[in-house]
Amino acid sequence: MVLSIAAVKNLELTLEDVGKGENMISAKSIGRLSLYRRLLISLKTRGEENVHSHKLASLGGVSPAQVRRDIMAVGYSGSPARGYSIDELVECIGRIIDHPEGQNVALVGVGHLGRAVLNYFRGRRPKLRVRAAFDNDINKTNRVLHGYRAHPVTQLAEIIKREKITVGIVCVPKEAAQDVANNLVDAGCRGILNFAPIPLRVPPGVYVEDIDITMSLEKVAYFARETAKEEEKTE
Amino acid sequence: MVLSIAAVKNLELTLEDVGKGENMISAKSIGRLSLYRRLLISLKTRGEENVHSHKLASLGGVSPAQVRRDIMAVGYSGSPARGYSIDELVECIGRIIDHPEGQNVALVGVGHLGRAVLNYFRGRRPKLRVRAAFDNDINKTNRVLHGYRAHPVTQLAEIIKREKITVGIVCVPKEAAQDVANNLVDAGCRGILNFAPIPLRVPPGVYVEDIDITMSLEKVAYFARETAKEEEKTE
DNA sequence: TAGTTACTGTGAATTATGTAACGTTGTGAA
DNA sequence: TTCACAACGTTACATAATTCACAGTAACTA
Repeated sequence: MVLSIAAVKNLELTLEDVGKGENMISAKSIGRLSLYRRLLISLKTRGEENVHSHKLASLGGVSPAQVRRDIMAVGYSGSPARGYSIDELVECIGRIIDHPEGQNVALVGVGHLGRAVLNYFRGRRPKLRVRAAFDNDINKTNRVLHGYRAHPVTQLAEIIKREKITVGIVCVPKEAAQDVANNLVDAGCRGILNFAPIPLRVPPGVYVEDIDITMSLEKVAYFARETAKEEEKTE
Repeated sequence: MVLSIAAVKNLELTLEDVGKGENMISAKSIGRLSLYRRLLISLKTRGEENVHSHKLASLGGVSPAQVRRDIMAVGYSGSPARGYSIDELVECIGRIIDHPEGQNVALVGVGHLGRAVLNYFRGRRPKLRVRAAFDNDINKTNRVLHGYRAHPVTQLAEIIKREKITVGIVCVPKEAAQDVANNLVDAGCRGILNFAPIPLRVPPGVYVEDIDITMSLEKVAYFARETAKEEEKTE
């Protein structure tokens, strides 16, 4: 009897865990954790050892309660007196958002945007290694750009498979974006960061994050006006 | 009697409208409306005249219900039989997210990223005019880049005021970002699109949209792994 | 003209997300 | 040693966002 109850309980737990995907952390939390880590590293270089939730919150532009909740999600606990140990927290966040052996990344489209992105990752983020860059412009390929050699896109599938690349960055014009995405997915990519201003169609199991600059600027323009209006009213 | 009821009704409406900021549309909706408009224009060039919510939804990667809701927010109504008139819908969306006289935009930091952003806006979006570009690198200033002349940042305040610029794009390294933001706000900008990987501190009434490439890539890497895990389980 | 169909518009239900509140805990001071 | 305090961890609550579901409607058919 007791055993059977225990069995049922176990089953329930298992179902919950598997069905809902472990204790899956939301995309928003993952984004904030990435932000916290950067802030923490920056604090560390300034000689800080510990940090409180409200300090991290103010640096990150979020509420202290949210910081505590996000940190709860990674399973780390601070001390009420000293707050969080920066080293330990960075370590814990890394254990969640980094792959232990690191992940390999490919970038397609070495125009201005592609080069800017390559610059962003020079040296930083040791767990995310840009292993290949591609372009279809003969003038840009087989040259070394920003420390990375650019290959012709015809070699994309081959190199992605050989280098075990699982993440792709799409910096090509919108006309070419869907084709590139298809090739990336076929070759084995499971995540795509898309800068092209069209939504990509990908099979289930592939995660796409869109960075839509036009959309963002229109949003800014809209709220630049709207919040200005609000201000006027309250004056 | 009848008059007084009417008066009360009017008062209520006014209170509701002013107090909650018109019928303020959420940032997410504004973003999607901007997306819809682009999709609609693209459909139009392919000769389409009308479109249904499910078509727009599938192109935009959202649900049909959400499309209808967003469109409801702009106050446009389609026909059950023909769907939405593309021309009319584009017109209505524009009436919400565009300023009638257009808005002027400044871009600070003419590195690879800045040039990529300038390219994005070559010719498009007639209501968002890039009127000035700035850089602190002597080699880049007083030259014409991508059709825009780059000024030294020392002239930022003066030009922003003269050109009545209300939106700024920050494409400078993170060390300089907060300074640039301060200058933009002081000179009159009410909205900032920030590519620097740190949160900007701005006074209330200024809207900031962050585009954090590092964060986005870490998110993609995380979910590339997690969704892959999920797939394995269900196999 | 009546019936059928497929879509819209929208209130209600549901789900995500963020905030507030509060008991708990470790530290330093008296 | 005990008290007061400040910040954490967690739960309960509130708000925002999304989906559901269905009434209403315009066209098309016969």
